Amino acid sequence: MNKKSATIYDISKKINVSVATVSRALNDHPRISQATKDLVKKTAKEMNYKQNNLAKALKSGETKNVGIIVPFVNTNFFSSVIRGIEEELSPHGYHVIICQSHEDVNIEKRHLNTLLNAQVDGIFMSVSKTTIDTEHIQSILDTTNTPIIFFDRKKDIPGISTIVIDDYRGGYMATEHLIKEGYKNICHFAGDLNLEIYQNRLNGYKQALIDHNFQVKEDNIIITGSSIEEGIDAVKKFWDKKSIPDAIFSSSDFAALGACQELKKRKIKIPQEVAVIGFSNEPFTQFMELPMSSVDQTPVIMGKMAGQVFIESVKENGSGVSIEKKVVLAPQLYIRKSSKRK
Amino acid sequence: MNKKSATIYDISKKINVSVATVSRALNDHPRISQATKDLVKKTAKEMNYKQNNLAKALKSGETKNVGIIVPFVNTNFFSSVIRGIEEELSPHGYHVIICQSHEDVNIEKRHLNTLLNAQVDGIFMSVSKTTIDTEHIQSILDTTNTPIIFFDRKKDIPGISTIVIDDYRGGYMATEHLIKEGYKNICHFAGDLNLEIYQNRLNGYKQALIDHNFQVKEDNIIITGSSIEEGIDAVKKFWDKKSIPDAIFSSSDFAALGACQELKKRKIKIPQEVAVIGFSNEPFTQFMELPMSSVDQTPVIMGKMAGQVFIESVKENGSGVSIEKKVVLAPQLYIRKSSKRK
DNA sequence: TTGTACGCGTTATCAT
DNA sequence: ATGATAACGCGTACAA
Repeated sequence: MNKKSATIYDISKKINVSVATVSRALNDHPRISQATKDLVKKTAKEMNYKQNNLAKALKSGETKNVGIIVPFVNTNFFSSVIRGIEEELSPHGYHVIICQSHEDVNIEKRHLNTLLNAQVDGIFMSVSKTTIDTEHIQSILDTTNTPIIFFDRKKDIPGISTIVIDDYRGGYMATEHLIKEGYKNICHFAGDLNLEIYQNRLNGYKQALIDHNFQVKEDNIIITGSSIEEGIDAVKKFWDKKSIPDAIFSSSDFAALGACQELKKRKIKIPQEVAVIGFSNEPFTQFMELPMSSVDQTPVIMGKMAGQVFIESVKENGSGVSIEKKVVLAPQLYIRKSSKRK
Repeated sequence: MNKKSATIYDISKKINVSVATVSRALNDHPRISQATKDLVKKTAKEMNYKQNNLAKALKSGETKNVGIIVPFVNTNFFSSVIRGIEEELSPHGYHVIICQSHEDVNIEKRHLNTLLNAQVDGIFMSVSKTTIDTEHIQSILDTTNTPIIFFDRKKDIPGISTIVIDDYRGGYMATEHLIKEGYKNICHFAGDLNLEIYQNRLNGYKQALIDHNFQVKEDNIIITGSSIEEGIDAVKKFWDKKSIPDAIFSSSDFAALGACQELKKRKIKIPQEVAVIGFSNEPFTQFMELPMSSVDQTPVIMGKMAGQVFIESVKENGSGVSIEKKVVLAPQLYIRKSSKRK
């Protein structure tokens, strides 16, 4: 049995028409008689013909593949965004290639290159924490026509469409909620400030304080990563310094979880003595010993929007210049027991 | 500015050598003088030449792409397996395409076809719950050379390598653990028995009972899905029928979670009155009000093993016939408070 | 309505 | 050591 699949040549020989006719019949070209179309399609099915997308791509320049670069795929946030992108693009015939940067800008660069070599039609990405310079991205814009779309973790580069949530607003909402619950001394676990998202959450936090006539105390802001351990450490630092807050707004659910664990260990009551609210609405937050408040980033919707923006940009590419789109989604505040004192 | 990248033709014209020479120089062919190699490589760099993988793939028949089909990507288990596969294959120059079947065999079929059209070098998959017939998979084996690798949710098809955990053993371990903790009337939330994994977990449960001189009571086995709601319903059914168990071994963490919620609502104490143990070791299990015991499937390792098996099968493809590999990983029992009475 | 012939960018097989 | 050219499979402009 020959496992090489049939080509249009094989079909053309079998029924004595030219390859051109076969090709056109298969693509429902208007100027082909219904009779030959039927015959071609029937024999194509019989011979188990499968179109070779490679050859087609080589000719057309479109691979119908897109790439996605994220730090890691097995997080709730990124895998959900990927789900959204896949579901939006799959009906349009696109395949989705995923790459992991491991938060390393050099790996990110390498993936960017290999994706371009693979001729993807577009690249979706959330930059790594170590991505400071953006020349490697800028140069792609300058030397190729491959559109790049940032989601969540963006950089300000003209010509690149972005899909983000309003992190500023998320930070503002969370903080304002704590204020309205009567908390007076709200601290903030800020994330890596190299990333805009964490800058924005911090700024939202600050502005909410200001708008409600609270002082912004720099001592109340601590930089943490997104791990349980760093949340534990942050609590230790605050409580050992005796600059004790009565509420924590963490830019990360995991750090917030660590905080809850350390507070419990110290017999500090949540939410009576200290409120905790996180960010991302990780699945575990609702199942915790004390369900934790959090800000949802609607990641699946973010992915779908990213997909839509890409599809639009591909369509309007008759005009030559593609228009830069900026989509900002609304964050959703989920209030649970960890921050309700009233 | 011309955004079309240079080809080997452009290079050959510029330095007056043939394309063949350029190609060979670029590929470090032994019979090309060092001088020309240097010249070619230098001008290639100058002209910002990028190899067109499409053309190469068309010629060689290898795309260096693999496909993965899973029900959904945004679950901890599947995204972790994907992570493992990506990390294993990326160093070998492969790109990973992800597809979601949404538990629908028809969508699964469609993806299988589009992946083949895209000429992927291999397909990793976990079959959907609605995959009963396997002709569509068998026919790929018969008509193509594209290797298929099952992980976790497999079907018995000769010639297909599989990577699974020992679900039987997982079920056995969980049940035996409950017995040793002194529970006497252990019920089981079985999953969709169309899938082998759930069959095996059930069988492991049964055998553990038998080996410890317990009766296997069919009334103690209930089929549930993998959702919180179905776990709640299952508890309702058991407790309303007055056939009250003192332990639950659930084949799903989410159903187990639902059970915990419903038991709490009914003021039934875990683990004193009823023990609960789940399956999958979802992240949330350790952060629950009462940390829940569970069986870990080591998904990242599963993905890495799947990647390795693929790489091996590609390498040994000089022999023509590829050998079917069956990898069985050991499940890991995580004992937490929800099942410790002693 | 259908056929001929070329090009997409590479690699490989002959030659030389 | 290098060059000319065929092939990979497809779509399409140009002919007929």
